[in-house]
Amino acid sequence: MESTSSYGQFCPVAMASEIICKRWTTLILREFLRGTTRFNDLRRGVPRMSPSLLSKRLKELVEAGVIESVSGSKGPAEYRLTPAGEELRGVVRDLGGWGHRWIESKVSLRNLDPSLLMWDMRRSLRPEPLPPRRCTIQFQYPELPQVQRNWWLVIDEGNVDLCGFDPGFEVDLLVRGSLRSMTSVWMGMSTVAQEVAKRQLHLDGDPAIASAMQHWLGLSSFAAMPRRVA
Amino acid sequence: MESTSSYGQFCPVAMASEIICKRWTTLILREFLRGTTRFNDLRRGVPRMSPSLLSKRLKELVEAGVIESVSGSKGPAEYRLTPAGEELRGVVRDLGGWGHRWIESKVSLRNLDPSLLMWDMRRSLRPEPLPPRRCTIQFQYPELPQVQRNWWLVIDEGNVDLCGFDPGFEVDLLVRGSLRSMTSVWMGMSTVAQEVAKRQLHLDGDPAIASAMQHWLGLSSFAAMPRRVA
DNA sequence: CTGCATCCTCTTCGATACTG
DNA sequence: CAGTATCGAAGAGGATGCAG
Repeated sequence: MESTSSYGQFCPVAMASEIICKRWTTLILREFLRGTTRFNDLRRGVPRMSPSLLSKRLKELVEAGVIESVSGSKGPAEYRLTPAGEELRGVVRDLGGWGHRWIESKVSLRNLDPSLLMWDMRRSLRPEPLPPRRCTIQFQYPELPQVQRNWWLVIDEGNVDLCGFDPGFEVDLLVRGSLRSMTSVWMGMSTVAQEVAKRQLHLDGDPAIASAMQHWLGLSSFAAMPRRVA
Repeated sequence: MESTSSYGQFCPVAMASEIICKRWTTLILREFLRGTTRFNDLRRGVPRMSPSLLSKRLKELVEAGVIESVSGSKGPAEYRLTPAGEELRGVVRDLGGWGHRWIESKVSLRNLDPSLLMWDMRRSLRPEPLPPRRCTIQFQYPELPQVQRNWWLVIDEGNVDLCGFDPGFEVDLLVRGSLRSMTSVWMGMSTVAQEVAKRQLHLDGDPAIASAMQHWLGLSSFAAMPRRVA
């Protein structure tokens, strides 16, 4: 029977929760709502989730009609939100909005992750405030182990690339500081100017690019929302 | 480390999901949003949840700042939503709204439960369309075992009481039919008139009360929302 | 009765490794 | 690239106990 996994209630909140409110599922939905469609791209968004569990969750979401697997010419290679899944956008957005408003920064900032941050920054970076040429911006987190310490964003013709190794281009701006400071700026809990003033963030390089950083650095989509806690 | 229970992501969706998207938690929140404050009243709303797990979840929600326990100096402890918890109303409502729109009725109606249904009906019944005297309405589900078969709603001076035993008053209206039919009416998937016409529901007694049933029977708060699936 | 705590069993999850 | 397989650990459910 379905008795174990089911709440045994006809209430729509209970029925929806059986589908949505399982471990990892909201994060998978967040990735879909960002436009991710493929298994290993989803994995990049939920790196601590085991692939077997991701596979299982995808099957559950297909079964529930939230996503569908679009069989490429050879095998099921892509997943997409169904109209039902697309209608979860508001729920996931509001859930995140609540978290942004009410979860203390000291709690959120326990979960720092440079690759998630840099990947988010890559996706939301706005090239327009930058000079109309190729720009290379290096981010350095001195406190991190070697392999996570240096990152490069290369903006060229409106495209943004993220590298975890030196791409070899001349660096136009070096942003150096703690991952915590950089994350709090990206989350809208601080600003570039504040962190620079507190000497938590150091900008070296092209002054025009440095002074425009708050503008080309796309922030978290929740950053503009007023927070209610420290 | 907190690695086990945490997603390890600073994203607000992840942070909020750590608190909200655990088994049973959305249903507990639903009960709070309905105004329930005490342990055993919460239990009535989540009868299949073990009391020890409910106790654990309540502690987690207090810790997260979603509820607070108001220890009366003498009386039993009460729990109340904090302002943060109150701001989850939209999330829980929209989650239920999504479930109502997109989960097939054949799935929802697998989870019939007469005590949850009758308790919901008791809470949302509208006394105004009824005669201004004491009214007793009996609901009978012939297919259920004896102990769940008969229920009485007694409306008197604007108060509604639910009994699982015969209160002894003369019955003004007997509503007889399957729990499935009655539930689908309450969920807004059908109407009293439709079920009566299909002979799934039988009304015996005061014709005025019978013909007004669709009006005094408060429906699920989701019933008015258009559904997208069968 | 209310409001849990304990004990035990069973399911789910996470980490790692491996395959077509 | 897109998943399976395996196995120990953590979490959930059920029964029972117990203090106020």
